[in-house]
Amino acid sequence: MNTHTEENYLKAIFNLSATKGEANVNELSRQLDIKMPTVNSMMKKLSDRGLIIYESYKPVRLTTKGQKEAAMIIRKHRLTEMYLVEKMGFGWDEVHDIAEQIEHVQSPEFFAKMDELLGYPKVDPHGSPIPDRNGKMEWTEYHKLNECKPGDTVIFKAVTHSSDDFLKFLNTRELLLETVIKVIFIESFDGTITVEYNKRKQELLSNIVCDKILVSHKKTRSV
Amino acid sequence: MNTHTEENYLKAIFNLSATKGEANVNELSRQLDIKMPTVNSMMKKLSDRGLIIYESYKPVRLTTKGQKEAAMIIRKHRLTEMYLVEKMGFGWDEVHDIAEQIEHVQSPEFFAKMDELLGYPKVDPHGSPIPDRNGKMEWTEYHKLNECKPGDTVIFKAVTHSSDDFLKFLNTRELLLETVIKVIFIESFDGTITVEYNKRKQELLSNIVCDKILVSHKKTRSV
DNA sequence: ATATAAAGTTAGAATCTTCTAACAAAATTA
DNA sequence: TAATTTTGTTAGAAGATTCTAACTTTATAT
Repeated sequence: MNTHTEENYLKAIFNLSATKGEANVNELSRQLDIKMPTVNSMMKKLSDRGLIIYESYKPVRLTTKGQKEAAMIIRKHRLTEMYLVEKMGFGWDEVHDIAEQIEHVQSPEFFAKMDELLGYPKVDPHGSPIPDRNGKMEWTEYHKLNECKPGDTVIFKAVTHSSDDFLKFLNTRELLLETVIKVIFIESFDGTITVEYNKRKQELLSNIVCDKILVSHKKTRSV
Repeated sequence: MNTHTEENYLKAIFNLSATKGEANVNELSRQLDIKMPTVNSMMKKLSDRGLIIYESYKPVRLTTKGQKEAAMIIRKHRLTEMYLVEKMGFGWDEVHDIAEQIEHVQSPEFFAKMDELLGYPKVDPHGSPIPDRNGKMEWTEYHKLNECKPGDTVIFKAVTHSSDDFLKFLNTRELLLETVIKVIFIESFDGTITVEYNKRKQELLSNIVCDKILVSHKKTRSV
């Protein structure tokens, strides 16, 4: 259906729309590491193909069709990541590049089998939701760690960026999904946050790091 | 290193060399479903890149470098097929097309992991040998079924072609790898062979089918 | 051995994806 | 608001892979 290349553009538009609210040519160019004029002409092509709405000098939006096709690629990517971690024993910081390639495999049976073997997971190893076969996905209401207040006790649920370096950083700090984190103090001038988790008291996390960490507020169990 | 496309050409040359002894432009064109002039120019490119020896009007041969790179692609293909059958529950007639796509994934770790999880297999689900990490592979001396003599008792070890249709045909006849087959009679004018296996007496197999079936002679156990 | 068929080659063009250079619009800052 | 920076666009070209049409060489058959 779509080429490898078109799929990468769709995915990038989808991800940018989800994280920044909109996708413009400049951001796409940076994310895909492709020069702006190239992105520009691809926007025209995708627009002709009915996958995006594109008017000059305006941000790009996915059509319903584009939205659905993008979601299917994301689905294949996240299912693959989950499979690599759960069934093959890779670390959460090792799977992105491999999934980036396998996501383009054309074989509904292959991904259906993964889904089945994994028991129809709802999230990938980074806590991101896996769209269902219809392209629907639910971001349970998570908050960024840098939006919490001192005294909050929260659970680490997902990351919004999954670069190798960032995930390796979290590994070294023993910050895994489901870790219970208590916010101790927030430095007002630079947003550095002091947290406590596991046996670590007084761990410092920069605002940049906390901006990429999604947490849920701990359920206060009513007795 | 090599593009997707180049890998497909290399693999086809490798396979043709193995089955027909040599690879010429016309055969490559048919196998790859790409017109002859296109194949022709790719031969020049691969020759420039030092992967094949190519002189006008002569069959193409892989250089040592080309041989090794082709073997690595075959290795990835066959490891993938084995993984799909052994670890994901696909049938041997379902895995070719998926493996054809996954074989191009660039990630030594991914295939090393498959290899490990499979226990370092020597053959794929069709009985074809899997080249090792150095590109070496051993075809244990098998014979084609249509070269056997009446009275021979042999073991079904591999197929030389693994099209969906052919494998499904074998499935319907209950012809699985390791089946013990006794050659009863060979019709001289068309080479149709009457065989006996499992509970089937008098099963007829055309010469075309028998040409694609590889067998080993049954070990006569000395008491 | 000549004629025909099969296989191989050359030339030229098309499509896809990418680029650089130059220009234009929009946003930001002074 | 005017100047500057950032963002976006147009035009033109290049590399990769593919094609068709026309021609040549090698193999096969009469």
